[in-house]
Amino acid sequence: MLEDDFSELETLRLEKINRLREQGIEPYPTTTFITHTTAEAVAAFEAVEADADAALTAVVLAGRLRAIRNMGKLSFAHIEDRSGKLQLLLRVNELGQEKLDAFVSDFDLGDFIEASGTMMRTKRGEVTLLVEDFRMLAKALLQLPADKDEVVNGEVIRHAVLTDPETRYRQRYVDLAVNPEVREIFSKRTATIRALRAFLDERGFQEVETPILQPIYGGAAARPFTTFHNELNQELYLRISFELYLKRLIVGGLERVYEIGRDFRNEGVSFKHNPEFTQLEFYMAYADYHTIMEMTEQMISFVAQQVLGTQKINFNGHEIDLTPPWNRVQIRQGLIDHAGIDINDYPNAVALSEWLKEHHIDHKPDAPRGKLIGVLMEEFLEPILIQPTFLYDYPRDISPLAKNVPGDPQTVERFEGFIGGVELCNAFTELNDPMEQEKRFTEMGRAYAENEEERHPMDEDFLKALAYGMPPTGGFGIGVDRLVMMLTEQRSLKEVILFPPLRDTESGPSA
RNA sequence: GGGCGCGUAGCUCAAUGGUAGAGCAGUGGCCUUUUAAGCCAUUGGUUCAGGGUUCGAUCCCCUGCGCGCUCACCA
Repeated sequence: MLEDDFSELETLRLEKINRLREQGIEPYPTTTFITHTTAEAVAAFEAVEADADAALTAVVLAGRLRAIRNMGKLSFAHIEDRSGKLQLLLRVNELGQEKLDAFVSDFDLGDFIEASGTMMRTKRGEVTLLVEDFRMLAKALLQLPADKDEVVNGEVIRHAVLTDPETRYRQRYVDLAVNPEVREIFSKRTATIRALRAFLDERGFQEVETPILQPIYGGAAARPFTTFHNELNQELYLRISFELYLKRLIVGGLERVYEIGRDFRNEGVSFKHNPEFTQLEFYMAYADYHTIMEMTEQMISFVAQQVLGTQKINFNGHEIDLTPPWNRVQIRQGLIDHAGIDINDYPNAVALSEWLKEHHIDHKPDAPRGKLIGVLMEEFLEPILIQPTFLYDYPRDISPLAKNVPGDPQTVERFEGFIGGVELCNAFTELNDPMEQEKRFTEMGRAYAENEEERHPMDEDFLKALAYGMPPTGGFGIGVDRLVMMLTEQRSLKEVILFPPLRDTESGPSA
């Protein structure tokens, strides 16, 4: 029972509700009569303010009470709605003593109020609603964390905000209610996804939806979440990527498709990893990875312009310029330049591992060649991945779905985009040779044979689809949460996910 | 999963081996132009939980729970 946990304060507010009901006032009415948002009311007033003959601006507003200053025969208050804050002035002159007393005694911070009256400007110059009547819209039982704004030289100083991360994540509704900058982050998140869609729609891409529950997971190397469908009597997996389904659609002739949705990976959590995350993948027939690289830098700079109005961001302590063209670094050349090693001289894992050992670089000695190259990249290329950079031409053995670089059997046409040292996206020229694809699946199966969970399961139907013929295709995937994290200059994915995963507690999932 | 750190009032934070305090919000009062309103008074605590040491633990020790940072993992 909600009531069991009530403190003195909540009990007091419950009594106010009962008192309202006794007076025949419904504390949770159904209908409102709003005519303007607070911002619209201010704009409407300012438009006619200079004109002395203009009629008074009469409005009905609604919002949450965020500040109350009672001063005997009058009260000031601030209400907040989606468009901003507005001051209310309640005076005995307009309301009468009884009505004003009702406001003082029954209304608390956090309550939703409807107020009608005319717009005016106070002696201090603030546009204000002179209230002629008001009504309870919804009574708050629990008190929001106290937060006050002080304006000093035009700068808003926040006092006593809610900062405890656990409370902010578990009770995001409170976080959102009291921290406008948090609302701003999620507004930018929405704008980001809107801009991504606009960019792709403009270029003739078709947005699609593919299964989240899959009998075979694929398209990435991650451990899946497993579930069970009772009626089908079958184990199913939550998808770890969209890739294999979207490429089936390319086979089907859709030519340009994309999907924005949730992927699920049963792995660790960090500032840049979350077990469920939003992914955008697109596939474009008759494109290769160079085309996709150009599209990527165009897309991200377009999104930044739409969302932020600029191409410059500050992420991870770095000033970053997203303006195309981005740096392009071929992995082999990058390692020659920065590590002094030509990986083509080390055609197998054993040789590479020897080199790493000689240079005292920590690694798993039995890792496949591609992973050891990954170790080299982390060790030597990290510093050049601050400004937007494409690393390209990846080892084949860690890229089972990408097409070979012509004439180089160890390397595939794949790139990853990095910003601020964090991997943002992954793309390649898609492997469309069904026989070669089957071989790759088999190789992956062997490479990970000792680790059943990491095995790349064979998707026979996907091979069948390729066998019907898939045009040359470029494919692309981006972690949307990471993109939002960069654009909003946050340090953790949790700050851009409305309800980040937290351990369950006794009092329930989010309390 | 490993390491480090944190957990005190609704929020933000103090303090102490002798059972806890401030600001904000809350409650009562004064106040007709305030905006962190002001002034006076005042309520509010299982100091995360359990155990140990001690005459006495919120503080020291152990265990658990939760959160943060970090390492590993996540091609």
